[in-house]
Amino acid sequence: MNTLSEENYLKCIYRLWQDKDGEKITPTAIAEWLGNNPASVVDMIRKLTEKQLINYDKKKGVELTGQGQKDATMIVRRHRLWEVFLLEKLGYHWDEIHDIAEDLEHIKDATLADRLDKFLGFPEYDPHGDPIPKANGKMAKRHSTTLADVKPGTHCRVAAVKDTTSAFLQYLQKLNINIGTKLQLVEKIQFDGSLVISISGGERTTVSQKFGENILIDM
Amino acid sequence: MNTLSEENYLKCIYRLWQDKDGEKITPTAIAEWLGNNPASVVDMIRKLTEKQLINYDKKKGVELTGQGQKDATMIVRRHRLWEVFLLEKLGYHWDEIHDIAEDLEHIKDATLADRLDKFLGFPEYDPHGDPIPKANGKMAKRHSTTLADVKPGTHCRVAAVKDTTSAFLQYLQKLNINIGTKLQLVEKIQFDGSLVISISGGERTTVSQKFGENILIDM
DNA sequence: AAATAAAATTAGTCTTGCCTAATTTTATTT
DNA sequence: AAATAAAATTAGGCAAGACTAATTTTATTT
Repeated sequence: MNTLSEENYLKCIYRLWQDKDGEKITPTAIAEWLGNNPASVVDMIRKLTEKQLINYDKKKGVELTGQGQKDATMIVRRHRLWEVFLLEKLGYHWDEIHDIAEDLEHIKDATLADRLDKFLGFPEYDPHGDPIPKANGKMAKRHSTTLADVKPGTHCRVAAVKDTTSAFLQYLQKLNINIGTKLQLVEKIQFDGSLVISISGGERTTVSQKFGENILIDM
Repeated sequence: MNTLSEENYLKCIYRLWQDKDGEKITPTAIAEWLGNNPASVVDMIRKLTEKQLINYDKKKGVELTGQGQKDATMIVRRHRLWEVFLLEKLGYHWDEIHDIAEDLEHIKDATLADRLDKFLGFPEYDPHGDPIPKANGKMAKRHSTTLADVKPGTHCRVAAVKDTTSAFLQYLQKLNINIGTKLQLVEKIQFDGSLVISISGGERTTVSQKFGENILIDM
């Protein structure tokens, strides 16, 4: 069984692995993501390597082993299931659930996740549009195209959000954007990558490139 | 905000305070309840005293301050609400919920307990028959008469259980005893305090004194 | 290739919360 | 009251997981 801290590292590595496909995962990247000191990360890399949950090679960076992947996937499963619970059953808003799920995900019990899954009706996606791993570890594919990737003129649908901080989610709320909202990318501003978009076929708004990179879309 | 460990001590002190009314709460008693070393308890007593959550006096033993009581009550509230959730919503059995709630109770969020309370329909009692503190800290009175306290011949109803270990709860299950089950105390054996009881008006069974002391009853 | 910058690592420290062993204080017997 | 037992406390340590500061390794410039 893994400690709280170990679980957080595993989840972080899993996250970085999914996000930056191809790029190697360095101690510094982990340190930045977790807000820890690189020296601490090196300690934990040693520990997780001893536990055979990761492999570390200077050339390849950090990689999850089979077991590490399994463990990380189950943490993500728990996190996303709890998010659904908090939103659908307890009436929390979009932007409030992440931090609470961050705590709930660490509660380990042989059948808890599966019972919760059943109770919630086996949801496929969490409230941020991320796929929920099944009990066997399988999950629907993540959306990978961002609003910033498409050509001007493209019509699309918000499938998920990358960033789940409340700052971002509250901003989306203000713009009336949710999972499923229809968007059109009207124009890309050369100068700084800003995007002019039309929300639900209506009003035009300009958003930053960073904004666009955090909206995952279906076409 | 209190740490996990601090919360466990507070809950323990609260528990001992409710249980052994009158008797003072000693470091040794706390150590035994938590399975810790008395030396560790002394450390924590110092810490909680500094945080003004308890007072400690050799004569009076350990006592919760006003704030300490509030904090402890809220931990108990969360624990008992989660127990209801686990049993009613996730379909766990009586004897499986305590340990999981032990983890869930430490999750802190300004509105989580209140939302859960509402979601569950504001239950008055948890699955072990213990009253659930309300948001304002008030709660129904605990049952205090045990099966071992009454005179032979008495008819009563199981109102709650004191011991919540699965060993005890599984034993009750085997005897077909639940909250609400009608019992009659038929006879007390002088020799060792054993109790002859009739369960639901039916079969006679002999149980130990310790058993009787852990069954709280209504008459 | 040498110089510089960045990243990784080592060494040593700190806090929390636990421990054991030794000692002191308090209670209980005789 | 003295002897003994039990409880409380102090002192010193340990592991986890973080930190800072110093050093070494690797990458990037010039």
